[in-house]
Amino acid sequence: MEKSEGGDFPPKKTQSEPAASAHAGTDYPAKKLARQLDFTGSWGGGGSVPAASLPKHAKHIQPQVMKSSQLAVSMKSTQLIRPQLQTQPQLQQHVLVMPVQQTPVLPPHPSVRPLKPESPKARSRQNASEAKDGTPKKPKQCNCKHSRCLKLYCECFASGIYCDGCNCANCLNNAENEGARREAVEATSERNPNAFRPKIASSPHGARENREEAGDGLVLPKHNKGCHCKKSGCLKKYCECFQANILCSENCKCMDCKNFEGSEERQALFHGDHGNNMAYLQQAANAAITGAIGSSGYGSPPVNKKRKPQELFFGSMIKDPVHRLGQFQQDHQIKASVPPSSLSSIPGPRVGNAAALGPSKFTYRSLLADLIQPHDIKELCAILVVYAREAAKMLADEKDTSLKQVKCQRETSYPSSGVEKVMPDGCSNGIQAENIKAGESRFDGSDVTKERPISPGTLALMCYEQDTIFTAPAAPLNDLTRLSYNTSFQLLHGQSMTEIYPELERIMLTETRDCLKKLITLGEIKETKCSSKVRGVNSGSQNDVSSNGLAMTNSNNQHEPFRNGIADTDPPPPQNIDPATTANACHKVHPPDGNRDVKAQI
DNA sequence: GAGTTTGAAACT
DNA sequence: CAGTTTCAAACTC
Repeated sequence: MEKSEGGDFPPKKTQSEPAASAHAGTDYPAKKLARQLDFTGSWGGGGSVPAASLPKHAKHIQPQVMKSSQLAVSMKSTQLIRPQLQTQPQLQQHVLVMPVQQTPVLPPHPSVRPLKPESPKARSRQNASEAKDGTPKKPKQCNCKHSRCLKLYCECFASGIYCDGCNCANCLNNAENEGARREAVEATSERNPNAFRPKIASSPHGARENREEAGDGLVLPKHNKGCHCKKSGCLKKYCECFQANILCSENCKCMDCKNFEGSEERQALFHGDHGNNMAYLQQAANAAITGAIGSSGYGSPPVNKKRKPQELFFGSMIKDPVHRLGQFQQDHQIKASVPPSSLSSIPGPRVGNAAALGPSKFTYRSLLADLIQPHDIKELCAILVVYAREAAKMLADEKDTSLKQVKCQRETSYPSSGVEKVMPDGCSNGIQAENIKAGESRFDGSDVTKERPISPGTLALMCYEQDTIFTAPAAPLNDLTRLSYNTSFQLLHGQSMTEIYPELERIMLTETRDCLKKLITLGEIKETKCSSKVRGVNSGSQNDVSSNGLAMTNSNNQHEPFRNGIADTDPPPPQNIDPATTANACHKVHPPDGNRDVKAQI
C-alpha cells in the first residue's frame, strides 16, 4: 500500500544520482542530506566508513565487522542471535553495510573495503529475522513515513539492510537509491561515527553464553551508549537495553531503572514463562514500572504504587545466595559497586545518573532489605562480644582464684618452700600468671582446653572481640544484655567453670538464634505480604514467583504461614535465609520454647 | 486501528 | 553540551 508509493517515489529520479539530487526532488528532509560529503565510500554497501572516523574509532571497526549480524539483531529486534550464522537465502532483507560480505572470515579494515558497494542483495544474512522454523520472515518491517528510511529512526537503515516489504513511505533505503542511501550513511556516520556500530557490546568475557534466552534474561553484554529511559523503568521495549535483553549498565543514564541484576521487578518479569506469556510480561512490566511489583506484588491497588527510589537499594547489603544466574554479576558488577559498609552509597543510580554509581544498579535486594539494619547487626555482635568477654573474665578470675587457693594451700603445706612448683594441673605458676595477666585478650583456648574444650562456636564468637569495632563500648547494652550480663556474674560466684561455660555458650547461642529468628520471621511476614498480592493478580499461573525472584517453596506455602503478622509456631525453614546461618543458629541450639519466645518478642 | 506514550535521533 | 523537536516503535484503549 504505502510501500508501493514509497517504492515508486525515488527510483526514477535518484537511481543514478547522488543523494543530493534525490533530496531535491523531495520536500522536507532534503536539508539534512544536503551535507555534501566527499567520503570515498559508503560505509554501507561495503564501502568504507568515513575516513574521518577511522583513526579514532579504528578499534571499533573490528567489533563492528564481526558483529555485523548482531547489529541488526541486537538493536531492534527482540529476538536474539543464534550461534549459527548460516545465511538464509530467502531472507528478504539484505545486508548493506556489513563488510562481512566481502570477507566473511577476516574482518577487513574499513579502509580497505572495496569502494564499490557490493550489491546488498548479493547476500542476505541471518539477522533479526531469525526465522525460527526456517520460515523466511522479514525481521522488521519499518513504517517510516518521514525519514525516507535514511535515518537511524528507520530500523532497516540502522540495521544496515534494505527495506524490503516494509510499510514505509518514500523509502530510499533500497537498491535503486543506493546513492542516496550511501549519502545518508555517510552523513550519519559523520555525525556519529559509531552510528552503525553495534549498540550492544560484549564484555570481555564473552557474551555468547549469556545471550541465551535465559530465564532471567541475564546477559553480559551491555549497551554501548546506554539508554536514557525515564518512564519505562527500562522494562519495556522502549528501552534499548531491555529490548536487547540485556541489563542496563553504567553506561546508561536512565531514571528509576528496574533493569538491573537483582531487580525484583525484572525478575518478576523474567521468571514467568515470558516466551509464552506476553500478556503476563506486559502486565508484569506495568506493575513493575508503577511500583506494584517488588515489595508489593503485581496486584497492589493504585495507592501505594510509587516506590521510594532508595528503597530497592537500601538492603542490598544482604545478598541472597540463592540467586541463580548472578554469579558473574556478583563478580563483575556488585563487587565494584557495593562496598559492604557503605549502604548509603547504594541508592544512587535509580534517580538520575547511573554512570556515577552505575554498577550499583546490579545490587540485589533481599526480602530482608528493609528489616536488617546495620545497627541491628552491631547490637547483636555487641551482645556476643560482651558475653565472650565476660567468659574470659570469669575464666581468668576463676583461675586466679584457684591459683591463690592452691598457693595458700601450698604455703600452708610448705611454709618455707618459696619455690614454685609445677601445679598439679600441669601449669607452672609463672606461665599461668602470665596467662592470667594477659587476661581477656587471650582467647586462643590453648590452655583453656585443658580445663574444658571450648566449642568452635564459642571460639568463633570470642574472636569477634578482636574486632575493634566492637571492643569500644559503642553499643550500649540493652536490658536483655544486662540481664544476661548480670546473670553471668551470678554464675561466677556460685558455679564452677564447667557449669558456667555451657551456660555462657547457651546464652550466646540463644541470643544469636533469637536474633536470627526475628529476622526470619520478619522476612517471612514480608514475603507473605508479597506473595498474597501476587496471588491476587496472577491467581495461579505465576504464583510460584516471589517478589524477589525466588521461587516459593511450593504451592503449599501459599497459604499464610502467619496470621495477624505473627509467625506460626513452627514455620518451615525459611528459604530466604542463608541456610548455613539458619542451621547454626537454629539447629544447634533448639530450646523447646524458642519459637514462642520469638513470637512473644514480636 | 486510532491514539498515546516513549525514548532515540536529529536538530538548534 | 543542553534543550528541543522529530520520528517511529511500543503501547493502550
